[in-house]
Amino acid sequence: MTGRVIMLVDFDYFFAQVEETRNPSIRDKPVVVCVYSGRSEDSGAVSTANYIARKLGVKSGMPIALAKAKLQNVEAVFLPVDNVFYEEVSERIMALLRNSADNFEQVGIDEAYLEVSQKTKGSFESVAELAQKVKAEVKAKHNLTCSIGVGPNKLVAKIAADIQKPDGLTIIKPEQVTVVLFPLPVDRLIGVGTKTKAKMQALRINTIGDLAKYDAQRLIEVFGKNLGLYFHNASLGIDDEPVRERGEAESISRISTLKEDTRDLSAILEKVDGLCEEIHADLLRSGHSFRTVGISAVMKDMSIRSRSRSFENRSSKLEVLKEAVKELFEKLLSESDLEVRRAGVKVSGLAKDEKSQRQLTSFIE
DNA sequence: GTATGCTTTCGGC
DNA sequence: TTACGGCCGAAAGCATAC
Repeated sequence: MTGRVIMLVDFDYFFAQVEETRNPSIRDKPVVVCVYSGRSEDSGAVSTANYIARKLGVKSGMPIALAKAKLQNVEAVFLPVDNVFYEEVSERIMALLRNSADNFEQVGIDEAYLEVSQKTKGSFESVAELAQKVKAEVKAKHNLTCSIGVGPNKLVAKIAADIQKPDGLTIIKPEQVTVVLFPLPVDRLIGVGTKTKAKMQALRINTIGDLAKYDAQRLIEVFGKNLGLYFHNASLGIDDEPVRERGEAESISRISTLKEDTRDLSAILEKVDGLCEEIHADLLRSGHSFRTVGISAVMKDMSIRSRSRSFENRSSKLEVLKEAVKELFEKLLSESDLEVRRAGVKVSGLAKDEKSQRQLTSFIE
């Protein structure tokens, strides 16, 4: 029994690259793909930018006006996001990638894990060739570059893919795993966020190597059995998570920027009722009901608040959703005295409702 | 002491 | 000088159960 061979394929600066492919004449300029909020000419944020723009200081999440300031001396291209189109392109590329894998797992719109243990007969010697073939195919059929990381599991493949991009290929053989991982900062591991990083720093754990040589029993005492064990294994590049197709999303949410900052409940509801209707339409389409309703608000000072409630009995009714959303915004307003800038709605705890459950069951039978 | 489940916040893309 | 989206899952924090 040989080990697994896993690739992580990550499309480079995806939205902006798709725009370059759609209109090659912009390729040699900074390209900035933006979400315009509609509040004023340039209000909104940068979704992603090509590497020419990045080199000039443009970053994801940055205000559009700031990106324009950084590019004021060059001929740059600013485009609105076209999610429907990116979704279509993504679906076609994912279908192509699926063909090159024994097992396949899409992660978000621009990433996928390909288990290629059988295709490569478990050999890291032949995987470079296969990875090059995947890159060439994506390039030939979709005129898009991607970066690929290869390792003996998902954890290592993910870290590998980040090492060289864009248009990169990084292969970490099983015997190289610890040498490559140990010098990296601990927060490169999934599961280590700001708080955990700080907690680890207090224990003098800064790199993955520090984590690996830390006593496993002590880790369990500090972080609990589950997390402690996970951190210990992850530091050694050990990960048994299978590569498998993901189910449907666990939550559906919509958020929108208000015309102006306000604390007026009816003005907020006017906007969020529409969001509820969109979410409800999605639920009908997918045949899901929800158990939890949540709202979120970005306040005048850009701080974020959220409230949520779960129901004993699940529902897929629009009125239930709207009523809960109203109640939650009342609560949020009563607990803060800032004006609201953006307002959002989320449903989670999703499950197929009975009707489509029966249809699904009879379909399987 | 650890697991579990819920709510809220964080962070990547 | 300032400037500020939308969506998702992960992380964190807390209460309660075991």
